[in-house]
Amino acid sequence: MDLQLSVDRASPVPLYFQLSQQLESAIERGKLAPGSLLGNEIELAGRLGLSRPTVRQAIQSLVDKGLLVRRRGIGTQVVHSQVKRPMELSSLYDDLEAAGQRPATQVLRHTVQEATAQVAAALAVPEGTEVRLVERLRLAHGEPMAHMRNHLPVDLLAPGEAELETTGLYRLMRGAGVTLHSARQTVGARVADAAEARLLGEDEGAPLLTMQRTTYDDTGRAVEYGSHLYRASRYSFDFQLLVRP
Amino acid sequence: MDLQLSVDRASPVPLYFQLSQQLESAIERGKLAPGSLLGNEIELAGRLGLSRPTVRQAIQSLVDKGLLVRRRGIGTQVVHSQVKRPMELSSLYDDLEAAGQRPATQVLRHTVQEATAQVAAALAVPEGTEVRLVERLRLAHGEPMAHMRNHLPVDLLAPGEAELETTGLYRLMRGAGVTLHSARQTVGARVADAAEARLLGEDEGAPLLTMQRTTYDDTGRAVEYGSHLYRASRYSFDFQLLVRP
DNA sequence: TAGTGGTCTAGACCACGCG
DNA sequence: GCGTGGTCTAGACCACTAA
Repeated sequence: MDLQLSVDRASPVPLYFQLSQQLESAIERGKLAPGSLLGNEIELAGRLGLSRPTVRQAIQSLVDKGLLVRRRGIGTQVVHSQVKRPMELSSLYDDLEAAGQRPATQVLRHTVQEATAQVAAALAVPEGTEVRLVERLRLAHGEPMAHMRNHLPVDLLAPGEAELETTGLYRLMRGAGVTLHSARQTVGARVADAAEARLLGEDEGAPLLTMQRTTYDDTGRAVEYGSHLYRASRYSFDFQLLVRP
Repeated sequence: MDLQLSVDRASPVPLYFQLSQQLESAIERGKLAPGSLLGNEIELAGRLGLSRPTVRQAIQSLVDKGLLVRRRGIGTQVVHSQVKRPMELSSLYDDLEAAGQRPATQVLRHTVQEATAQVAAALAVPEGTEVRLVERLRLAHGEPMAHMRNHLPVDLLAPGEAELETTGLYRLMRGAGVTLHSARQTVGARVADAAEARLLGEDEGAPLLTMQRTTYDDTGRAVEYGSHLYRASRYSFDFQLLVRP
């Protein structure tokens, strides 16, 4: 286990973070084989000139990510299974882009209107409050993938159509200084009616995945309510879960 | 903020855990209002006779759960939005039971057979290896909810039919000393064929939610591959996400 | 018994947000 | 400037596991 670990005390990057990044990259590159022991914390601390709590903090962050497992009396091991990524709060646009699908977006509607009861409840605003409505069609390789209807508070964001066609909604929010914190989602299924089928290029009766999602910022304010339809023939939700210890 | 916090040093429960539990229950009961500040860590430590790192550990665990937010220069606040629970690796049986649905299970098949290519790949065993197959129908209020097909290594578990009808698979695994660690899931949708419709009490062409899941223990071994069908008219996946900071 | 991680202490200095 | 959380140290004792 001759890993070349080192920390730079002149760097503004926290020491524990430098160490966890080096360990993570070593695991990803296979320098640290699955199942291999990491060596005990005290020795590691001494070798790097760090205190044990700092080393523990680095290791703990990787345990939280699911890359390492600690066992009392045994040691710290690299997990065997390939942990990919937990389900992220990413936009479909970013997902598709990351998958090299060259996404495109058509803005079908972009208006301000009064919140219906359902939308008002989801955003926790009074019924009738003005909310922004963005309705988009997401395409990949020129084929429709999803129909997305998003409601958001009017004062949060005022995106131009051009931005909406080239950037995911979450990225726009982050750019506007919104710190996303959590989201509540419901995933279900139903069959397409005639209008939905026409819009998505499916036949009537084709299976669709439905998702409703309310997203909150770190103050607990609801910043977005989305109600989306995905073509089940073209899309599925794929994600990793970590068991809470 | 006159919270009655106290720790018992004679208890075997770790001090940070005692504190985090008390804070969590105070938040749940509304004793700590959303948005309220928690008071600074040093003062809190002094009041409880704990060191600051111990108090930080307690607070950090609640930040990780999404119940608190820390801001430098501001303080630690209770999050406004109601964080329920992140998606857990729970069995449908436990989910239904928790929801007071009085679930029941019919074991349709319980055999050992040679792994097909798909199952072998999911469990990371050679094709043709013997694996246990459990096929069950899950009911709630006497109505079919889901059809579940699970494959697991033969040496992992040898459940009796009675156990399978009264206990979720994950609970059986935990009882057998298996430490679940992570799972990889795919959720999609399709329409029911004639046989599926008959089994689930739906019409042909009814929408179904599909889920494939591979579960790993903490050594990285695949301990279960499941391929499940849910009636979309009766079931949807409902869960909470936390944004990774 | 020896070695590991789990917990805990009593300090220290720094970076950031606000008035 | 002041108070907050963010990071870090150099120890200590305990609980669990394996040989």
